[in-house]
Amino acid sequence: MTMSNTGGRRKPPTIHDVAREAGVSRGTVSRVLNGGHYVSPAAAEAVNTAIRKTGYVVNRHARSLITGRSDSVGFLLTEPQERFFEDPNFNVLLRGCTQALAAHDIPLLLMLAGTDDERRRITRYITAGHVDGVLLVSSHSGDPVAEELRAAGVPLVACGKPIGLGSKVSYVAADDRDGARDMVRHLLALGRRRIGVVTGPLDTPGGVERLAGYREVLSEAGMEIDERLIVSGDYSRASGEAGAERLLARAPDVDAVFVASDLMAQGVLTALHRAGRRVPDDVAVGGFDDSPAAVAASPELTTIRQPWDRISAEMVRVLLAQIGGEDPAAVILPTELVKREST
Amino acid sequence: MTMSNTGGRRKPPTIHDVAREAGVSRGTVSRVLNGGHYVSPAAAEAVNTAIRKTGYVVNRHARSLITGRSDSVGFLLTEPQERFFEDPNFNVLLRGCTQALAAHDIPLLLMLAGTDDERRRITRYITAGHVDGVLLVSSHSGDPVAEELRAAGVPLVACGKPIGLGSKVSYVAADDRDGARDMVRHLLALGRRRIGVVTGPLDTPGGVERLAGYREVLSEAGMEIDERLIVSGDYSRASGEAGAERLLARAPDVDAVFVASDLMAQGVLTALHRAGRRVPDDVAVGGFDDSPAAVAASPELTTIRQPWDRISAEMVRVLLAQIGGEDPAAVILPTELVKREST
DNA sequence: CATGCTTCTGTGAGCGTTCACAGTAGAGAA
DNA sequence: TTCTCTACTGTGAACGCTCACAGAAGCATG
Repeated sequence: MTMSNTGGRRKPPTIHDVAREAGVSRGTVSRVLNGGHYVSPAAAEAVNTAIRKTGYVVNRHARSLITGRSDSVGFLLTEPQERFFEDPNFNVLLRGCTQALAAHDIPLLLMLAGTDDERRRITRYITAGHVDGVLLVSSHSGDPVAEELRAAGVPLVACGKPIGLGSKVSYVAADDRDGARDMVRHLLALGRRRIGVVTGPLDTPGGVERLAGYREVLSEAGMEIDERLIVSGDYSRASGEAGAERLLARAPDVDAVFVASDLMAQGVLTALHRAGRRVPDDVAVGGFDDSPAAVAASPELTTIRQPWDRISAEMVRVLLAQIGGEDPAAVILPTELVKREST
Repeated sequence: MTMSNTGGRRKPPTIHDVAREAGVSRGTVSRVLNGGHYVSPAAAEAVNTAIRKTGYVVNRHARSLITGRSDSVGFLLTEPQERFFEDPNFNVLLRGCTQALAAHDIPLLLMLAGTDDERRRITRYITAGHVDGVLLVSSHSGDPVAEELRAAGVPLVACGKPIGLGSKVSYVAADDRDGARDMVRHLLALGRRRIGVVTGPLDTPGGVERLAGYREVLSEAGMEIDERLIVSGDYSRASGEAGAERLLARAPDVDAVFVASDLMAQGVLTALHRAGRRVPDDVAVGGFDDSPAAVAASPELTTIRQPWDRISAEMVRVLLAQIGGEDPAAVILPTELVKREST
């Protein structure tokens, strides 16, 4: 009966088959496929029914060969991969980008640049024009891949403000500084006056900005900044724990801690618990990221949510615009304070 | 100075440029590119230096146009996406597949079939031959996308035993039954005799197999199976909690619980704690998956680790073999018992 | 009636590669 | 020498599409 369903794949219909079926020329079919300008309604109709009837799908390879576009974009992760792949926000980002691109019928190629070998291969792949643009996840300062892509003129949109790439590269980021400001203001509003901070790594824009927000709000409140209340971490849980211990040793009267990531905040909670401080009664704790760690913690963490769904949508929007010839752009999106038990 | 670095992308060199540079014909360059058979060492050498000198990278579109292959594969997720995207094992799988493919210079296209619209688009994209094969993640029984792809003769490898797809589709899975057997044997070895089980959904192979392993071991030990000790869940944390409560009500003398997922096991721990049972003193608890939930739990969960890194590698291996013309194959990989505090 | 303009349509060329085929050169055998 | 065989090389055609161009048809304007 249905021989078509058994065994190998059949040769798909070409634009030629559609043209014959519709009684028009290749050119007309092509025009219908690409926007339908300069096509009579009758011809367009005939072509569309022929497309449905034959089950025609454009051969992207043939199209790309002549247009020079690939109609696909790469999602490049040059971050040490373990860290980001375990971050649920990364999942949201990846999923969001894939879906936003799918709406434009653009496939997403996942590229992981872990080893130097992979880095080389991917760079060559991209610069050879096999993708039209790249969505970049990399907080690596002075990332050689990113630099090379930028130099080659590949449309590029980074997630988060990239370091050392000049102003020529687009990026989409959450407003770290403003998020930090919100949190510190929140702690002040609760009546806390000895507010400590466990920063992120200060060689990343995120780390710097979040600390800057902390300083700004305290200054604006007319408070003098006590450098003993500032300790730095590296976003890891362990560094949060160590940071809190240093903080307690240096300033035992601390009554609130703004922690630059939820994971570190978990460590801070552990250290505070061990030191016999009650949260939030003795010390209020604010995190950053609104990761699952925030709700898994006890008490559940008050934190700053980054709009990851909007970030992915904006990254795709900016990238497509740039592929379309527009200039690089920076987009900063607002964060949101999520109040829970820890403050 | 370096005009090449400013502005747009330059036109990349073609096989023609390489041929001219090397003083040979297109055909010879092509032969070097594809295995180098029937090429004199001198010519091969000349071509290779010309490739390096010109920075030539093959134009995959042109190649695909004539070979009919795309030299790319799709990673298709038809699962309700939230669930899998939050599963860290999914990350390991996705990363593993990407890297295994990268070793063969094959890009991975991420495809998420959430809505019906996406489903249609993706099906058409794949059956049109835009990917050579598909890595499928779907526990959805009777998945229409998978069925359509199978019918169209698209090489397909599923992660986990697929339901209702006949025997014609390859899959790679962990040995659920054997994993369950290991865990129950472990509980028996600890001297437990009233071993309950919270199963996974029994319309999935995983759920069925894990329960089967439980039954087998108890039967082999000459014990009679008490159906009151068997309650079913749906892998969610909440269902674990509810399951444990039912178990305690029906068989208060239970001294161990084998739970078919770590997430459910967390729920079980919560319920046991609330009921005043100590773990593992009063009741030993064994999970399944070795997800981060296992170490996040207190006490840390004894669990069954699925070899996700090997699963991804095998999926890619089987898919490439199938693309190469081999018959579909099923691969079952062994699991590993990870002992922690809960038993 | 010619002229121009707009809207529409068909045609040939070409994108960069692989593949089949025809050919060349050199070695060894008759 | 001549033939055959092997190892290698070059060439034209094709893959399926888009693009530029030429031309046709319709309509208003001079």
